[in-house]
Amino acid sequence: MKQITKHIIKNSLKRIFLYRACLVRLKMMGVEKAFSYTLANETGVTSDQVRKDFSEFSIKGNKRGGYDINDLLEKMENIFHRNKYHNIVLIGMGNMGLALSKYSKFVQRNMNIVATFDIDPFKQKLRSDIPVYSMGRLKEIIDRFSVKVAILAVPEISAQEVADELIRHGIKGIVNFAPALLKVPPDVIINNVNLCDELESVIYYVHKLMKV
Amino acid sequence: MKQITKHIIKNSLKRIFLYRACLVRLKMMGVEKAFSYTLANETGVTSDQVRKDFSEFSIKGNKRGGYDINDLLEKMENIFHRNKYHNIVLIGMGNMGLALSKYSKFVQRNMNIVATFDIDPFKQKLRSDIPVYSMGRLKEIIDRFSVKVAILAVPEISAQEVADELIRHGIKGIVNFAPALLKVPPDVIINNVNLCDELESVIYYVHKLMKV
DNA sequence: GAATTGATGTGAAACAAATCACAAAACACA
DNA sequence: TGTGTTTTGTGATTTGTTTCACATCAATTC
Repeated sequence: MKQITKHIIKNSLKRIFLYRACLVRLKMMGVEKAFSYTLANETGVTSDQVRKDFSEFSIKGNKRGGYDINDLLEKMENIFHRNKYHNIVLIGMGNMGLALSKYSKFVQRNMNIVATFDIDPFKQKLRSDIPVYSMGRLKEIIDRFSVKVAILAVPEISAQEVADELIRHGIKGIVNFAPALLKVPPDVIINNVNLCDELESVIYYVHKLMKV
Repeated sequence: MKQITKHIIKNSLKRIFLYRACLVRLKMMGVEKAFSYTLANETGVTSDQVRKDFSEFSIKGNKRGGYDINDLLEKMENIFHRNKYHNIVLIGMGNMGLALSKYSKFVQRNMNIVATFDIDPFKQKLRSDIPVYSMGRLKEIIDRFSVKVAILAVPEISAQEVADELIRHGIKGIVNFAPALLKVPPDVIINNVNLCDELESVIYYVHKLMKV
């Protein structure tokens, strides 16, 4: 039933996001067409890989003509549901939560943090442009804004408890910043972001590279 | 020479970090021995995988006796250089940089942000317990504290420029929070953390799961 | 102290991901 | 219209990762 589901995000999906960012840049520069090797050069992969990745997501270009950037971006917006707004809740207004609540890139990509939550009543007024509610109002807000995805930035100790509550109220995906492995039903997507591990990984590879 | 090097952190390394976190928890609970399936259950993988991962990093246990937790943690500390202190610099004291500078888990793991930097002179006093310097003092600090790893939390537009400067002063590893692909020499480790992509990935998988 | 049990460690097998190689399509131009 | 060129899209191959299967060892029991 409840289990540790490490829904590892596929590398091909991450690469697709890179391609898109690159296409957006090219478009801003007035470019209209891109080839697989254009994207490959810009993102540090091979052109084969670009095409294979597109193939995986059924994205098609024009033989010889490459890819029409506008067309491609539109297809991607559909595939990644970017044409709709996505309402997000953020739980935990500590340092990290506060920073995330102010992170403007989310809004630029149609992902709106509609409300934040914290158990500390002091933080409930003070900290942000986005309303900060007590946990008691979680269900009400999730229902009102049809929220399906949450950002979890609470301390490790309460992460599981809060995740359970979120899932009980209908949340189906969580980006988890707490260094805890959440036990969740198999139909809930978890994406763990562990900042210590990210930093420590770099330290490890730096040492390794310096030794050789 | 300079190129986009996406040093993707290996999944096996990430799992090793999970095992270690799990071992630390077990130790705190007074447990002294662990088996491959203990770690497997706690981290949501198979016991085969635990053993294979250990094998990759030449970590050995005792046949039949499983793993002595103290012994195992000590071995890991050596492998991951946790017995030493690691001095880190953080560039960019915006929302995210500020939050990272206050993130106490880094210190708990012997990773010390010795100084932070920002171009904005206003931020140079105000924001943190850790000193905030102007970019001009970067080289001095890097040299004084033998810093090899940096956290980059500057806006996308200046990410490449700052990265170049860091590398010029001897930085060998960067955790990059800017949504930009950095072009660096092949002996520099880059770990990109893209918060938008992390969130968007979850949205994608949630939609996919709800459709099926 | 031999037999049994329970765990590790690692080659072999199965699976997944990336690269290669080339047929098919579209355009250019004679 | 036909020939040459360029680029896509995708089977085939290679490479990498995970799972399987079992030999090996250490502890326990008879």
